[in-house]
Amino acid sequence: MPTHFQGDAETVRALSAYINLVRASDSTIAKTTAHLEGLGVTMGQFAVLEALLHLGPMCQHTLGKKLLRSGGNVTLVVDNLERHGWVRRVRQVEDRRMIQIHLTPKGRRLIMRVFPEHAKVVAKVMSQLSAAEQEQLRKIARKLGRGADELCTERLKREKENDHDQTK
Amino acid sequence: MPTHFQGDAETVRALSAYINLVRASDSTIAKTTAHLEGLGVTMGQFAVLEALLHLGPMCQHTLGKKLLRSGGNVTLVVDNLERHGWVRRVRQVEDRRMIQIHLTPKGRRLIMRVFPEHAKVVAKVMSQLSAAEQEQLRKIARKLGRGADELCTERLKREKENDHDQTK
DNA sequence: ATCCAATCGTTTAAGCTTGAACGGTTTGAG
DNA sequence: CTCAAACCGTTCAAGCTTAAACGATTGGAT
Repeated sequence: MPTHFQGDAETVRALSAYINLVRASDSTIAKTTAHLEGLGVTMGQFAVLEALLHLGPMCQHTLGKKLLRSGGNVTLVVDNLERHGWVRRVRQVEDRRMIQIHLTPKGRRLIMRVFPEHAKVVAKVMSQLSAAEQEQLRKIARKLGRGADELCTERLKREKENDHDQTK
Repeated sequence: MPTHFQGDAETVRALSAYINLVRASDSTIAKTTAHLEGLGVTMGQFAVLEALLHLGPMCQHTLGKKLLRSGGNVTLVVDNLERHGWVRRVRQVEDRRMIQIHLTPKGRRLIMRVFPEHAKVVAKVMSQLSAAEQEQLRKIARKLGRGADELCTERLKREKENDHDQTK
C-alpha cells in the first residue's frame, strides 16, 4: 500500500486504469443516455425520478447528496421536472427552509414505465462482461467510488418478489 | 454469454456494476477536474492539449474521435483554447475542409507543466486500490469501453527514459 | 430577547455537451 | 465536365454542471 511515490510504473498503472475507467463510464453513459432521451427524459431527470420512486419524497438538499450533484443543479433539474408536471415542490412547515419533492401520479407512471426499459439497456451493455467480471467491476468501482449501491438494485430485488406474474 | 434475458438476478447484477462504475468515474473525475481547474485549465481543454502534445497536430474531426466528443464540442473547446493563445488553427491547403490544431509554445509550456501534476493526482486517487485491483479495473473497463489506452500512458513510458535526472 | 452563524434553495456566470441545421469543400459517378 | 453525395467545421437551442454570491430561515450562544 503505497503512501507516496513519483511518476514511473506506479503512475503509469494508475493513469492507465483511470483513463479506461473514465472511457468505459463515458461510453456506457452515452448509450444509456441516448436511450433515455429517446423516451423523453434526460439522465439528470431520470436520476431524480428514480431516487424519488425508490426512496420516497426528499428535500432538494438530500437529493443533491444522494446524486452527488450541486444544489444549483438540483434546483434546475427539479424546475424542469416541475414544468413537465412530474414532480411538485412542497414547502415544509416545520422548517420553512426545506422543500420536499414529491412525485406526481403522472411522474410516477412515467418512471415506472421507463425504469424497466432502462434496466434492460444497462443489462445489455453490461453483458459485454461475464458475470464474474461484472462482479469484480462492482467491487473495485465501489471501493474507489465510496458507497451508494442502494439506488436501483434494492428496488429491483423487491420487485422480483411481486413480479412472477407479469415477467412473462 | 447471455443473449436475451429479462429482469431478475442478471439485471440486478448489471445495474449494480453499472451504478458503481458511473459513481467511481464521477467521483474520480470530480477530484481530478477540481485540481486541473485550480491550475486554470478545464478538463475538456486539458484533454485536447494532452492529445496534441502526445499525438501531434490534428484536425478537429480526428480530435473529436479520439476524445469521444461531438464536432460542435471540439469547435467550442478549441475556440476557448485559441482565446487563451494555447493553440492555433491551421487551415489545410491540400483539403480546405480540414483545420489542423497546433500547440503554441505557450500552450506546450502549459501542458508540459500541468500534465505531471495531473498524473500525480490521478495516482493519488487510484492508490485507494491495490496494484492488482488497478490492473483488473483497467482490463475490465477496457473491455467495456472499447479501446484507446494509448493516451497518457504511452507518453509517460517514453518520459521515464529521459527522466532519471529530474525525478529527484 | 438578540444576534450571529449555519443551513437551504435560488440565481448567475462560465463552460461543457449534444444533435440538428447549415454552408463551404471535395470527390466520384455519370 | 457536372453535380450530387459525402465530409468538415460552425452555429444554435436545449440542457447539464459547478462555484459563488445572495436572501430567507433557523437555532444556539450570550
